[in-house]
Amino acid sequence: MSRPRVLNDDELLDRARDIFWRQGYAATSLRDLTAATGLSSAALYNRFGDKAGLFREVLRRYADTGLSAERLPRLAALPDPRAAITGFFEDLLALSEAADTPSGCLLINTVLDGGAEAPETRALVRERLGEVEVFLRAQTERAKAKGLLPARIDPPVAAEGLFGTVLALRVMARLDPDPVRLRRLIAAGLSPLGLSVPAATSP
Amino acid sequence: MSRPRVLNDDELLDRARDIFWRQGYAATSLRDLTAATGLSSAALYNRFGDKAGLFREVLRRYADTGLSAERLPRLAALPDPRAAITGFFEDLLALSEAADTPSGCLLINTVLDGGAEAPETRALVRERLGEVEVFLRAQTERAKAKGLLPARIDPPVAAEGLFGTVLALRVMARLDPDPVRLRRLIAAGLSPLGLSVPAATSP
DNA sequence: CTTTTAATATATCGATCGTTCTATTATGTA
DNA sequence: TACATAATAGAACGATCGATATATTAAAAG
Repeated sequence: MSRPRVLNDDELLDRARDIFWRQGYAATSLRDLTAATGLSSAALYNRFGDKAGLFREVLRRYADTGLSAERLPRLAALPDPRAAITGFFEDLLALSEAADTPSGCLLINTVLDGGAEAPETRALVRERLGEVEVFLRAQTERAKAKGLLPARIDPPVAAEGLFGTVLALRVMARLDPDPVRLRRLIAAGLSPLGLSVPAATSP
Repeated sequence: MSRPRVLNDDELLDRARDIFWRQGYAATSLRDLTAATGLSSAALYNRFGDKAGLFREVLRRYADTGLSAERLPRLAALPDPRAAITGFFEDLLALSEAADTPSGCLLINTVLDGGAEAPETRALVRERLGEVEVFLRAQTERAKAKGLLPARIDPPVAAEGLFGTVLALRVMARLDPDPVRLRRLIAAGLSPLGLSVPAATSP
């Protein structure tokens, strides 16, 4: 019916995502985005309204593909809640060590990014990080109910600690992305629950 | 000898600090800074060279007054290393609940701020956060050597966990600065070491 | 073909960016 | 009282910002 798009939304958003991820919202200019996507600013505005709208779609797709949409339900369906928790942190570790993507987490960067304070943006970030919290809380309570955790463990506190470990990991991935430190952070977060993540498979 | 300054460096940097802290480096304009300080941009440039130079001085003073310069040596001098650790987190909690200052931590915001990636800036942030790491590591090892920690505790992992708790606290202070959650985060971070922070004193 | 439709590029908008030029001001000193 | 010094303000710089008006392009539908 009409002229075809030279770049589909998914690929476009992935390219824009890397720029926002590396530079932050305010430091990313429309020219950076046109250079990364190969599209003109007019084309971007026609499809996403404005810079904030493009960023919102980037965040939405980032959250969908990065964690929540597929990974969390799959892990939550595991019969052993301990495996759900350790599997989540294994996945996070793999993400942190992936070389084809900027370090850290776009959602958490955005929490601390005073340049991206549009209410819709903030709400979206909180909602998506909230899904992670709910997951960790549910698995912790499930494990406790099954008697799979040490008696001294209080699920609300333990779940908060696990979520805190997620936050710490994502900051550390930018501060000092040494795999040894990231694994040590996970060890510190999981060992109070009697859990651990397998050692690195290969150098 | 010459015309006196209408605003000393400390007061000037404190005012600029609040703007950078709230908005991030890239989203803060020179006009924001002239409005906050009451000085002209020419005066700011005469004193700090450029925007990055001003930001560097803001960070330096933030680190000096916020944590390292006075607090860490004082805590490290306590006879009981457990008191040094719990005292540090009590101070952090008080900072997080202070109403006269933006939420979160300017240093950690800057770690994740792609708009403030000047090498000097990054080096300064890492150095100052490194001082916190060194403090936590030293107190953990001192406590372990004195037999004040549970036998299962491995100091390098435990110290990494404590530093991770600091990172998590500072993110949470922006994500959801509920005192209950901040205290729960501290409880999760300290309880594996058999430590805790006193309950809230007054509503 | 022609028409319709939407995605695109070109060119440019006024606003704002960080920065600097020039001149003025207020002090201590001679 | 004049001089030297440095901090300041006012005005403006070119560059870049996010955003847009206009025109062109490529396909499907008739």
